[in-house]
Amino acid sequence: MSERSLTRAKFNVRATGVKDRVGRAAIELFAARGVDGVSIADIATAAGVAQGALYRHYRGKDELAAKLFAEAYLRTGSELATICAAKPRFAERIEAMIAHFCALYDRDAALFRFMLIAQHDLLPRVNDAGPTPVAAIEVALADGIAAGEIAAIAPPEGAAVIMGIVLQTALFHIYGRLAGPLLPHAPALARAALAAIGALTPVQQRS
Amino acid sequence: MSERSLTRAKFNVRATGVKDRVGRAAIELFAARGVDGVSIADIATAAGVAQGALYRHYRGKDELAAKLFAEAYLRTGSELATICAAKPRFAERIEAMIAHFCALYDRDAALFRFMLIAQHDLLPRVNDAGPTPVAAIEVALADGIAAGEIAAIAPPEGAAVIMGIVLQTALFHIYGRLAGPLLPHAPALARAALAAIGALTPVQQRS
Amino acid sequence: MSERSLTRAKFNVRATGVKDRVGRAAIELFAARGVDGVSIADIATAAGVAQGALYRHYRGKDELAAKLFAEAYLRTGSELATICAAKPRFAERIEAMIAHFCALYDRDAALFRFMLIAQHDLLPRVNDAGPTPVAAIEVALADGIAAGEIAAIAPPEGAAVIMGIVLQTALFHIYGRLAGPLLPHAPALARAALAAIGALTPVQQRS
Amino acid sequence: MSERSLTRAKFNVRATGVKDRVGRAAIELFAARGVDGVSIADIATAAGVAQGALYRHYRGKDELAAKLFAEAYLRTGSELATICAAKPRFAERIEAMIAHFCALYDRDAALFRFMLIAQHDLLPRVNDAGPTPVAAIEVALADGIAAGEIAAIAPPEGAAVIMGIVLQTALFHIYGRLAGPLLPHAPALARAALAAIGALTPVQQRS
DNA sequence: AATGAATGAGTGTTCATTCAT
DNA sequence: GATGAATGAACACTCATTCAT
Repeated sequence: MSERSLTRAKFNVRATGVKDRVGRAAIELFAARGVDGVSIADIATAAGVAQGALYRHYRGKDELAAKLFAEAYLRTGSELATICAAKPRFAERIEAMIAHFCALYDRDAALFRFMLIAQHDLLPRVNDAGPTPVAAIEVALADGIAAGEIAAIAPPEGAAVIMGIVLQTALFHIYGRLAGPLLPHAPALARAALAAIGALTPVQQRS
Repeated sequence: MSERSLTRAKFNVRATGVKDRVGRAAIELFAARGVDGVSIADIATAAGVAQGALYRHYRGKDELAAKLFAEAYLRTGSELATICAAKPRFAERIEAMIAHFCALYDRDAALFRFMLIAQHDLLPRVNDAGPTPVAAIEVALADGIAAGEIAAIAPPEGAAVIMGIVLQTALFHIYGRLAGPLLPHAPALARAALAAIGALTPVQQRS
Repeated sequence: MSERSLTRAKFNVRATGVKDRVGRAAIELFAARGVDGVSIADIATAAGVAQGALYRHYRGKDELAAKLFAEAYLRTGSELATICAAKPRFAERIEAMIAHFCALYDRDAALFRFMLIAQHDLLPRVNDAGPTPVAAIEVALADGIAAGEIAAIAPPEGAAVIMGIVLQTALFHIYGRLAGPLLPHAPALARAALAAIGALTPVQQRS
Repeated sequence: MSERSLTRAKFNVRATGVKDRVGRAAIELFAARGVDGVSIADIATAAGVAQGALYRHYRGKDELAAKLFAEAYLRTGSELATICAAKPRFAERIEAMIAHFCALYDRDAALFRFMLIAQHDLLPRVNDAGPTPVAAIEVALADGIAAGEIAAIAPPEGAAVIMGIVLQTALFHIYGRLAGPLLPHAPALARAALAAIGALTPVQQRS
């Protein structure tokens, strides 16, 4: 630890690394109390930064929340797409994606919770053409259908079922209905998801 | 006769049913913009009453939101419990409960959306011992296990899977990814839920 | 003095007559320190009112300043027009208008000063078609020209000369270069204005 | 060689003449939006320097505005005094001073506008003993009176009339009521001013 | 019981100024 | 000298709540 760092810690001199610290503090507070339940003052205090410093990095609270959400959401979507690309078969892809969701939750529950509770406000503002998690799952479904691995269900319905199984499980964990890490549940959730997909009604063929 | 009374008499402006009108207006506004995105002034205007009138019926905005949520949430739980009581077998119960969810969504999407987006704030304040939807599903699962109709899975995990399938589908409808009424999807969702339940890992028996 | 008024004065109960008190306090503060030099808190304190009360009567600080300015400016214009209508001849009209300006200044120097210093910001926002003081003077000039009482000068140039003589005199009074009431100077200023008008260059006739 | 120096060398970004560029940018912005409507960041950006650099040359925003105003105001006063010194007779002096005002306006309308709109705030802070424009005009009047060229009017009253005629004409030009350069109006304005001075009431003689 | 103006604490944001580099 | 991020005290404005009528 350098002398300067020591000094900084002790005497509260000017803050550095503001953007990261603000972003992290914001995610944790947003996750705990919702975007509207957190003030800029709260975030600045938690980040150890003056309120004004925040505005050099974000145009305002709205942009802060929107950027943090979009970043996490699209990063997750990209990771899922990468995972899909690494697996040739539908079942493996679903297993891997669900395991990824569970690992993500275990690694950073605050970020996960932030995404879950903020989606109602912030999802409409994410560029729909980007690599969203929903898109990754729908692509996997479409590929599986095309490859004849699964019946010709409607991708959005299938994606809803898969995401619902995973996200509601995470939500139950957040609400304290489930305990322990989520990753061990991943295989069972994947089996459940695949079984559920298999039970959906195929769409009418045009023949 | 005061001028105000004259005005009221002339235009026949009645302020009866205030509580209902306030509650309904609040649900619709909360569903559209979130609890924090709606002011008391907004609600009063939409309900056609003065701001002060609201406080005759609710202690404040928090209580308004909490009561509306608890009422809708517990009513739904009660309805699910009633439905379960009317069906002897597990599969029928799940089918009926899922159909009920879909019908509820079709009948009052605003109320459904309000419950979905407000749960993060308001669920912790609902009396856990009441007839919640989660409890109804967990009871159905426990009964099914006891009756030997399904494997001995952990009820919370099963409930998460069932609710996830239904609620995420509703959410996709809200986000515009799905169109048309939800009730026609109920049979497929029920099949998916039952298949998913069947694929979960049974817990270790105590023997 | 009623009992209620006494109570109000003593115990600082809820304020009434908010709009008038806010408007008056704002004019005096704006006159003394400029619109930007006065905060809403200053105005509310001076008016003996809570800050929030102001917003029930004005949309915001901008509208407060703009409305106060437009009201005073257009009222002055109306009064000048009325004065003109009451006098048949040009010289009398100018004398009466200048006397009116002086009397206005003597009666309410704060309002006058507010108009003088706020015009740079707020004049562009006044409806140009309204009864402005400039319009009243230009009409008097046009009438005088039409009646052959004065040479055919350009009305805006004539108006600038007349207003300049009066307003700069008022400004000197504000700055402390002149003392005592302004009204006694009115006859001399009117003679000066008429002489100045007579010395301006007539515009080219179209013939 | 630091990265910054390299950058500067590469793009030949020089920060010389900072004070002048800041002063000029400030005058133009102040003229357009008022002193309070312009931020240090605005000025720095317009001047092409960093915010901090400004504080090497001025103690702060207040001093910047005050110095720019005093400099322009007193320079104008000096020029008027010089002009007076070059003319032996009162009428010529007034003609020359008014022509000078008009030329100044035509040459640098932003500076003129800055002086007009900032005077309410900044004039009280100018050293009254300095060579102000008002002083120059009052000296000319006093000289004219002493030489018997004009009646014994009160110099402040006369100065108000002369300055009012010129400055209000300039103001009308700023507001768009007059067009084209001001200098061609100078002879007419001078005649108007002299005529107005001649019409004012002489003060009582002490005899 | 209902009204709606007044309250005042709290919000997001701006900006003159400071200071480590 | 110059830089530009950080500071922190304003600021205008919002809104849940109160209360005289």
